Amino acid sequence: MATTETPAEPLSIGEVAERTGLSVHALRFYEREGLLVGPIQRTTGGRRRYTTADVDWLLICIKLRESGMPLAELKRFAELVRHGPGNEAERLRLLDAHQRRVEAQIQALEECRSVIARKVGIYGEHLARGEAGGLWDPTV
Amino acid sequence: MATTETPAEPLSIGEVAERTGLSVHALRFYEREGLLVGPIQRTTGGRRRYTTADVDWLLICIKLRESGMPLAELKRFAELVRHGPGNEAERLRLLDAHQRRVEAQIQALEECRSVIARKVGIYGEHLARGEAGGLWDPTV
DNA sequence: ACTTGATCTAGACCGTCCTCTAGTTCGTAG
DNA sequence: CTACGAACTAGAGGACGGTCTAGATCAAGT
Repeated sequence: MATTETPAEPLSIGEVAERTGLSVHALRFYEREGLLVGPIQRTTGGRRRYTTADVDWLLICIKLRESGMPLAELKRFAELVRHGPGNEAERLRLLDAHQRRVEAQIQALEECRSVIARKVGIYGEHLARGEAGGLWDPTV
Repeated sequence: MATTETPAEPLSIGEVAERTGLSVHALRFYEREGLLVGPIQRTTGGRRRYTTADVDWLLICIKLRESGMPLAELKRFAELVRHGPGNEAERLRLLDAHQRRVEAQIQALEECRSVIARKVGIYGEHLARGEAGGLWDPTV
């Protein structure tokens, strides 16, 4: 299930940044904001050591963020997971609500796409016919 | 082609806000930022009078914004349209690039949706089986 | 030992996109 | 004439989601 094939070697923040696409800044920021489930382990020197489970959680976070879940809600979700079993119903509600939002978003985007595609088509035609068209309705 | 059936009665800012869903603040802001094509007409008293063409342009703006076009780019597009014919190729490039971004966005969202749907499914099953599952992998 | 580069913390800062405020004016109904 | 809501301007303010800085420390190579 692990997304990375690494066995159990803990990863440095830089490695995690590379694997996830998040900046090291963002990784620290997420941690400070309480967006992670467990506390990240540290070396004796104080450096973070991420497990693959940590990375997997981050990858989920990224998907949720990418699809527009606000940090506050992500934080809420992390809290629920952190507090262990017993609140699955609430987690489900949260995810389900988000899923609905994502679906609405996709619909909205598809509508936008078709509007844009229409305009692109019109401009394309206009150009293909040579630019002799003169002033034509800009709001088409 | 007009999106509103009103013949030629100009509209007040409040009416336009109602029709478009933008706030009056946002309407003034858009104007200040140069996001509109023509200057909005004014009454002798200085109040804005929107034509249906203005509203149509706003509706386009809304679609572009909704699909993530930044204001700066929208402004650029408005400038091109404002400066009349002769730059259709550039308008087309701009719209086309945006369309590609929208498509990429839709793809990304669909991926997110499937990830989320999987989790929703797992939580749903878990709950259906009764909450006796105990601690299970939170990163599933 | 020295250098180099990655990491650490706390907090300041930033871009984007509006929203809201303050104080004023317009214009329509009574 | 008065009053009231809607609109006006310029500019401050705010939410969001990070990014960046400063100055210090850690760890690995030579």
